[in-house]
Amino acid sequence: MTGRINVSDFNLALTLECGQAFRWSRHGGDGWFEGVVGREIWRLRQTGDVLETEMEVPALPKSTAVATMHDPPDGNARIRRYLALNASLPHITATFPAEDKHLHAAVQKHWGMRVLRQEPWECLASFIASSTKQIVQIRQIVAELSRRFGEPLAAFGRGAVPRVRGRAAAQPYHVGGRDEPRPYRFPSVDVIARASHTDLWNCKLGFRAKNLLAAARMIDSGKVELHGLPAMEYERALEELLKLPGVGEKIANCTLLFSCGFDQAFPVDVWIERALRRLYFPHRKVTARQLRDFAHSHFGPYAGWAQQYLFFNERTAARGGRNAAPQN
DNA sequence: ATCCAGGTCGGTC
DNA sequence: GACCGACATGGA
Repeated sequence: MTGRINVSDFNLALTLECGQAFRWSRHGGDGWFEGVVGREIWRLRQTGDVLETEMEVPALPKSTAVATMHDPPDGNARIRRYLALNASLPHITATFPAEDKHLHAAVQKHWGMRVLRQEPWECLASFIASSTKQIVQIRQIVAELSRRFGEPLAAFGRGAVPRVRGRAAAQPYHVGGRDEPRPYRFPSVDVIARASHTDLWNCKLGFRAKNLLAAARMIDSGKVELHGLPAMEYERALEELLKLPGVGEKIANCTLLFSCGFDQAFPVDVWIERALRRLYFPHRKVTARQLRDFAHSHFGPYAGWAQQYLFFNERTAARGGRNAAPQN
């Protein structure tokens, strides 16, 4: 399934590589990105204001009649929703405080970056795995979890030569090797809930393994209901996520922002804390709590978007490179 | 080698 | 409340 989407005020590479999702990679070298969303493999390429799309959608077995309840929206609609293309970036940035030149500089510098709408469980699990890990390691953990526990996606069957746009791929995957990387679905809640602590540990989770396992069990047993979160009030949804072991305010807010549509959620990690202290409280002593209160009152209803611009800005600045993309 | 990473938790004072 | 160390692992 292929398609084209007209886009504006959008930068695909920035959006996929600014640190909010961990399963996208450049594919080939001709501008294509490939990722797994749900049980589908998506390939995306932006040329100016046109977004080219390719989706590999596995056919559902006839026996599973679950999907007949309602037809899923068409492919491009799912992509638009995932990439938040229906939101107006000029409208969003216009809600930022006009006098905040630090923020507006970051917005201008990284114009087109959008906050994704990911699947809640994958997002939550990824950020449970993220604590005191570099982004490159989070990607490794998520890949390993998917490889060990996730359903293999059929498009690149065992032994099949993967193809890139109709021709044989040079080496996007290590075909033939025993550990041939190929797309796997991110493992579902019940699979993780039934996994052994040791098997999770072996995915390089370290001390995070017990948290992921316990969180999956709580969700699987219905003690926490992820699908209900988007319909809740923000404070209530936050409270719900904080019930999960290993989930504090930072991880909870990442989940609410990146997967539940709470544009005001403002995750405070070491990078954003550095940025806030440097830009808004130079040479002043402020607690982490004060920083959080400031963020929620200062940035407005799209504070989470502001956070993502400041976060990425801080990371790229730290690399000392003008356009240097973060490598970790 | 040493420091630090998209943190959280349970102890202290 | 604020502060602190433990918790594992590996990249830079």
